Amino acid sequence: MASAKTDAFTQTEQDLAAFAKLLSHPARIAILKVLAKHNACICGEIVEVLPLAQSTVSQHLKELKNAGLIDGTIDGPKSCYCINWKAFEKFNTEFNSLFSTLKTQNEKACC
Amino acid sequence: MASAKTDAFTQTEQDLAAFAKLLSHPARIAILKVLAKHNACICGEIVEVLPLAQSTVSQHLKELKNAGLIDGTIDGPKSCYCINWKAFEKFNTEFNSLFSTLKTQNEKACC
DNA sequence: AATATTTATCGTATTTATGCGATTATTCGG
DNA sequence: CCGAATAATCGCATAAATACGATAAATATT
Repeated sequence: MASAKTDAFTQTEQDLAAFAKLLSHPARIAILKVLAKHNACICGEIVEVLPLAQSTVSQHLKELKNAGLIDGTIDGPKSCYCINWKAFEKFNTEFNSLFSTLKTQNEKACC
Repeated sequence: MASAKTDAFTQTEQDLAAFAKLLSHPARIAILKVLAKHNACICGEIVEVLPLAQSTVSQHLKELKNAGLIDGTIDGPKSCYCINWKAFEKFNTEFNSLFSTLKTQNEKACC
């Protein structure tokens, strides 16, 4: 029954929701911060910084990668991740757009 | 085992994640849009607009309200909801802050 | 008072998310 | 070639989210 009737909503709404879902876990926000800070690709460093098991971090990275928010390349036995700034900018813009849209009706009396 | 180790993360990270979670479902984004458009409080109108059952919509409204993103007052047999612009602005600011923070390290080479 | 309207809540079913240990796969160093 | 290191995947357990019908509660209408 919990089959998320996503089809009934706008594509933009679905995109925004998907992006928001990426940010809906502190670990993924923290991962993005680490990636942004070191900018250069990290891998096991993230595991050391975060209070999560390696497999769990890897899973979060996979989600971020599948959504296209980060890129990952293999570098020897290590894995290299970095933020996909193009995708990031796209989401950022869409978010700002949503916020702007909502705020256009601000300030009116209510209830 | 899936007990979300939120304690290990920053308060800001948790706040952002909680806000993002609110936006992580198309229905809630759609609800916010409706509230912003009509600005004045709505109630059953949302149910008519959305492809969801009344109980489901009510549940989403409850989540938004619990998080403080919307206010709700009882108006006779109806219920009045509207966006809490103060809370909204706070989250918007925090989001922009996160985006800015991440972007400060943009443009560098990677992988 | 009786009924209709509106919304919240409850109970339940199902899907998804989260987390970790164990294992596998890949690559580097010797 | 063998062991160490690194990361991905698998399997499983548990928690959270989503959805809806049914019911309850409150108020308006007649």
